[in-house]
Amino acid sequence: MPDTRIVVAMSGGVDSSVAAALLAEQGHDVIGLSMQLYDQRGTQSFGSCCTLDDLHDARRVAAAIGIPHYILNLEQRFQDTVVSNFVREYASGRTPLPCAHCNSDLKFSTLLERARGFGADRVATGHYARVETGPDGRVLLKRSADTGKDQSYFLFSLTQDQLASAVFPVGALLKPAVRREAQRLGLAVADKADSQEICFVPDGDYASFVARQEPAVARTGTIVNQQGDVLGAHEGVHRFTVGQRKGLGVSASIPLYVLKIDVDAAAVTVGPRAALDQTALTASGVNWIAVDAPASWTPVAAQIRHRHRAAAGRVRSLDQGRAEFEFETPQPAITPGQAVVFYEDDVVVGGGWID
RNA sequence: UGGGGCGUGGCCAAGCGGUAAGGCGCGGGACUUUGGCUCCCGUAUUCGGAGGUUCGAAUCCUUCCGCCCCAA
Repeated sequence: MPDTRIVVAMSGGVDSSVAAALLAEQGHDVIGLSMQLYDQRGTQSFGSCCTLDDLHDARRVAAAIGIPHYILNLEQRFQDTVVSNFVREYASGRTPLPCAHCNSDLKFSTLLERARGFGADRVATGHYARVETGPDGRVLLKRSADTGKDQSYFLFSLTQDQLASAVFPVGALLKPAVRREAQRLGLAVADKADSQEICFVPDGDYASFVARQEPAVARTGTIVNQQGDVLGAHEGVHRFTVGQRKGLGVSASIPLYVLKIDVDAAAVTVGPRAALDQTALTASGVNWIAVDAPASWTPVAAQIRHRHRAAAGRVRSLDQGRAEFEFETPQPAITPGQAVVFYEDDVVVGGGWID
């Protein structure tokens, strides 16, 4: 794909900067695009992506490597897709995974549309993942070479069309090598800290953010044990997620974990750690990448959260884009709203949203 | 105002003459492109109050206050 026109989503961080620089160095016709995702007024830099400072960093890098750079105002789109989903999920007693929605709903859909407007049909990002064309012509999504930084989990919902246009220049590199490349290329962001936490919640107080967006969630309720005894009170189900230990506000002789969230009753059930273990799950909105939806039980490993080590089990598809999965060994805190991604070795078989 | 038991940090709770375990909660940090988990550090100069015994008391004695149980 030499001389291909490629749009690079530049966040202002090291990874996407190196991605852009490497593609430019390889002789591609590279165009840098950065997304302005939320109102910048009153927002200070907090070391996450997409702040005003990050946009400036992206612009500086683009200038340094000699590529054009444009900033797209995607505030409304971001609000309508990622943020609204984030709030809705918490209000439903589920735990959102905004990064996955951002990838499929923004970077590889909206951004791809805009890219085509620039005459480019490929979109590159700084994700740690790899794409590869399989023997049957399918585009496969694979884990990155750096297993510790792998982000394929966040990319499970990309369609074949989106994967076909995706380019992940740093996916074959280890993080230290990416930093070295940044040094070699003289990029000003070489030593910039990795981004972390939810990018649109500057102070990390996502509960307050949700409450501002959807005041109705701040409805008080009870914290109960498995027998239904009331142990305490809480100020909204959006403050909890399955598996959570800290912040329950109740004391006991043993650590207590959130087992279940009942929105209608505004009740949060807590119990001992062992009660978190579950063997089966179902998922919705399943996207099959490496195979057609398997009607019969198929052995795969499943990852149920970022940095969870995929565990062995079997999966089969159900109707209406759903699937069910059974682990060989019970796993702790299978959380509604998080993604379950199926792997066969380092190849993403498919994935969906945990019910 | 007859008998018995108990009062240790926000909560639970060890200790029973030698100078305040631990857990929960809470605070901070590490880890991490979600939340959570996990890990590390911190968190009572003081043991219901006041006296006393002792080189030395949360631990023994006296007394006061508070709570609980049994009994009428």
